[in-house]
Amino acid sequence: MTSHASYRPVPAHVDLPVLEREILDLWADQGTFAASLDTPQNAPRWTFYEGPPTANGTPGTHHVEARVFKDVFPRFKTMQGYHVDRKAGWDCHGLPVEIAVEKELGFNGKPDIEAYGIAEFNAKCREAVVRNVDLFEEMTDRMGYWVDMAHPYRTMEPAYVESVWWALSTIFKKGLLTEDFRVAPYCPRCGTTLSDHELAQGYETITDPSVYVRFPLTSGPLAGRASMLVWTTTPWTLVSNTAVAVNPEFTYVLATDGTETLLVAESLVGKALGEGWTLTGESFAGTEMERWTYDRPFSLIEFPAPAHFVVLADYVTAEDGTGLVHQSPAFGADDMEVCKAYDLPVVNPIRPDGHFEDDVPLVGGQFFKTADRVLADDLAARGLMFNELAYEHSYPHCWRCHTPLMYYALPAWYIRTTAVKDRLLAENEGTSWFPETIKNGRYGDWLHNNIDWSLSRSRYWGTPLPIWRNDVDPSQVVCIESLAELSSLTGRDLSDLDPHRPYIDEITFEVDGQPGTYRRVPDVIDAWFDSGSMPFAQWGYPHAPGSKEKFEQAYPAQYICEAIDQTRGWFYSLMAVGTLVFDQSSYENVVCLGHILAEDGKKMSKHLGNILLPMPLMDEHGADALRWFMACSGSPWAPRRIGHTALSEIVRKVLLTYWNTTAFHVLYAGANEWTPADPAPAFADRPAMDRWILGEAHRLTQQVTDALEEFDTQRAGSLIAAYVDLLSNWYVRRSRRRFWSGDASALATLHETLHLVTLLMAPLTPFITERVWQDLFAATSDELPRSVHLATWPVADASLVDDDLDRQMRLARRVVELGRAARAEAKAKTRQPLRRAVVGSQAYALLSEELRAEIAEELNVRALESFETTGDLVDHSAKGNFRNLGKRFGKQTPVVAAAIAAADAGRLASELSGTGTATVEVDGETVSVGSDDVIIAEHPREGWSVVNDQGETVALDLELDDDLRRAGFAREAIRVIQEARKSSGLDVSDRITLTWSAEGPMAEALRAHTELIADEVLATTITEGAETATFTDDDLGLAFSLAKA
RNA sequence: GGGCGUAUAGCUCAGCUUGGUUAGAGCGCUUCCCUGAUAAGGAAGAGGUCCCAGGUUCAAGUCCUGGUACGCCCA
Repeated sequence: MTSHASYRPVPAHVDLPVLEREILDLWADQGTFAASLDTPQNAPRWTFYEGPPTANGTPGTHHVEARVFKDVFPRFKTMQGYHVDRKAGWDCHGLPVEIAVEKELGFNGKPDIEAYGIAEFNAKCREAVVRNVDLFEEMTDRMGYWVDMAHPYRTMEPAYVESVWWALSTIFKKGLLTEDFRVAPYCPRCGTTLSDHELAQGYETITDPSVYVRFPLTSGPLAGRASMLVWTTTPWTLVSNTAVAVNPEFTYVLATDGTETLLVAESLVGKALGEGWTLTGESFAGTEMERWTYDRPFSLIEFPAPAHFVVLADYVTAEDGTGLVHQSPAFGADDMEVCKAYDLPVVNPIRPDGHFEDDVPLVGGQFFKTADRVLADDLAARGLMFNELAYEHSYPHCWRCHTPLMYYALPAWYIRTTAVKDRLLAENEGTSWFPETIKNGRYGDWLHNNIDWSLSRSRYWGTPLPIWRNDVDPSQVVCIESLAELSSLTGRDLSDLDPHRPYIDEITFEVDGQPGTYRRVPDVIDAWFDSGSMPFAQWGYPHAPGSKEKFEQAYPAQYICEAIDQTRGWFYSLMAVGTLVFDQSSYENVVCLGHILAEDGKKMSKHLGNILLPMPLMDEHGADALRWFMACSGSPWAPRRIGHTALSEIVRKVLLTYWNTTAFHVLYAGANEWTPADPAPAFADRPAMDRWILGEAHRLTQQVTDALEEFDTQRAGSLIAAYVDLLSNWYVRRSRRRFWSGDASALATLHETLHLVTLLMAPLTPFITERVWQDLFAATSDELPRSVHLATWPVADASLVDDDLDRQMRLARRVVELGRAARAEAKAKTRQPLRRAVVGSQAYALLSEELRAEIAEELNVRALESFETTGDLVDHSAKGNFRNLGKRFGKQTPVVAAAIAAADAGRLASELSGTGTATVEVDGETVSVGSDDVIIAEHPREGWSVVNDQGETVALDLELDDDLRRAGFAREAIRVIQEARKSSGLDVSDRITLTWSAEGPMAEALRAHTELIADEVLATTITEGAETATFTDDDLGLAFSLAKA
């Protein structure tokens, strides 16, 4: 049953933030979000994965960006009838959390943590995570991001951890989880290695001492009479110098300054030595130098085996330095490889905390970076320093604590992602990236350069590596996949064990028939593996009851979205884990956003004081405005600046224009007691204006749908904004009189139009559209859903889209634009009616009678005519249409165009309008041209106000007679009376009585047009001769008073 | 050092895929107009070496090559 209820009142003025709070309450009361998930059993699924924010620190405006996109498309797809699960998630583990807690407790490194107690420390980490989640939830709710925060996945939950274990054990069984001793970037403060993608985030430009050091040769042909010149930017590694590498392909030469002789690579002589050096003429191939011995620069530590000779290595380059490269295998991946090949010892005088062992002379106990200075000074004092320069370069730092990293040899667990590199590339090939360039650019490059995933972390707050090792036979290793498996191995029920350190560390077991006890490898894993596991771990797959079904119907995801910094973060870990475990990437479409910058174009930072926090922004401008900005202002793929100006413009231009159109509609529907249930004329029977605006609404529906299917919110937004502008400032403006009179066609048309627009805007601006839905649609129909977000996405009716009518309407608007310009040019006020406006004959012919009337009324002229009927008033001009001519004439184009311009335009015009073709002379030849090749403009000759532009011309007849003048006065009078009505606080439908007094032409005008005026100002009586005028207009010589009738 | 992106009005940005006549919008500024919904709307004006240099083409903001600046990423 359809009710005949009328609209709820819609105030013209609205406080959007207040409106939004009310809508939030409405959604909470009605359980709207839950209802949107209550789809039919057979509803197709559209899967979205929430990339978990690190629940560390407070949410910033940049968090709103991705969360807008994570909301818009699920809402859109839900309206299209899909079931879209949206499970919130929180990334709980990892170094960021540990660092924050350390800071809070005033700690400075791992010893402090161990003294405090791992159990207590991890409890603090858990607390910190829970605390920060609250702030994110508040922001998420306020911005209208519908995601299930009541049942989030949290990477620290036991079920989640067990899922991650299962994935790791799957990878282990494939032989892809292995331990290796490798040189890896290592943070001495945090006491852990960093993965490649963490490393990527911490490069900083710093200045290091760059030293050129003499290494005196002690064997070979140059023994005792020359030194090798060796360059390094890490003097601290010279303490453990083990060898010097030369490139076997290079030639090395001797150079002298008269006092000493140095050996360097031929191509680097000038760069390394500078002025004043001459070659002795002796040279050596790199291969000849193998195993020459030398005096090492420092004799501070013992070497357990012979060392300190020249080795050969292909990786030595001639770009920097001297072509002779110092080797210290504990501190360089290349060094390690080369030295291993020569069976050289790996000597490491530095403790895991980054300090030299206490018993090392000179630098004992010093931090490795600090030691640079002492060591350089010592080299200089002993005459070994050839040159020292400040060297500015980009050096990796810990991305959290900014400590310079060491490359450090440590045992570590790796996932051999290089073994599945081809699969990753193939999966990426099948993935749609938005923008497309990321796929084979930034991300594709990254995959091509894939290296093994350094997984283990010597830390505390993370998913424990589920590997137990036999303490008697370390080659015996077990990787468990669940607490259940651990229970069966230990023979104890461990199902309630907190699978975190230190509790898990205490679990040991023995295996029958094997000596020794299995103890857990103490590492935790990279938190990126946690987040990359969310497609299955969010359901506790495969252990939790029901998780298999949930997982299988939601893998892979159709859609994920994060900012561009996640290319090497979550986008990678998600694809890598999916491919490693299931041999299939976990997402099909990925939207990759640019970063949000402050209004000054810089990153927001406390330091610069340019931070805009999301909650205050939404309290001031509203969440809809912020959402619109994120989705529709500028390109989401590019970095964008956000500021108050941009947001208030969105409010004024888009949101309030839409709002006011609905308020207008409700006002006159109410005034005329119209309801949507009233019978509406058939579409074909409606005026052109109505058929046009409704047809364009259907065109908009198609275009917005297409744009959103391509994840192009910017295009959707600009289409909607343009339509809303046309609706308000052309359709409603031109149709006002019909609304005043309660015209059923106009009211039905605007109702239907607003219905479409409201649906189309709903995913982008869910609050204001919900308010409108409640007041205009839910209130008037029992058949419609109780929320716009439960409504069905509209399907465009192509049969209502009329291209020809749209072309006419564009032309009409164009003519009006030129007509207004002509009025301004002539200083002829719009209120003064004119006899006629004249347009080009072509334009006139294209316009229907209805549209000519619209134009005449809008321009306040009595008639619209064509130059054809104004006879010899008109001159013509002609010019070539290059776009067409170019296709036909190629190189001859400019000549033909010149010939057209030079021809008699009047003749061309008549030939073209007669036969459709005309001829011009080009280089003595006659060339035939058609209407499309020539642009003809018409110009009136005298006494007219004329504007012509781009081939269109509008002229106004400025001659006035008494009748026109009186009509002008009458309209002036109407205008001031309307203003008086408004300032008296009258309602638009209130009737009035009017008394007036005036003299001369104004009095004549009022007498002549009494009926018109009464009609316009809703006067029941008009009396001449006001004794006590409440309103006077001296310019018009008019005094009047009015009273509510 | 390498990769990617960006560069158009005082500001924020479209346009570049598919070359075409006088390069657009909004904000801001000046003047005027319109208003029976509007916090709105309209017209005109001022404001542009479309980053630079070559090239292709009848024709380049648009395509190609090289460079500069800035940003992000990598080493």
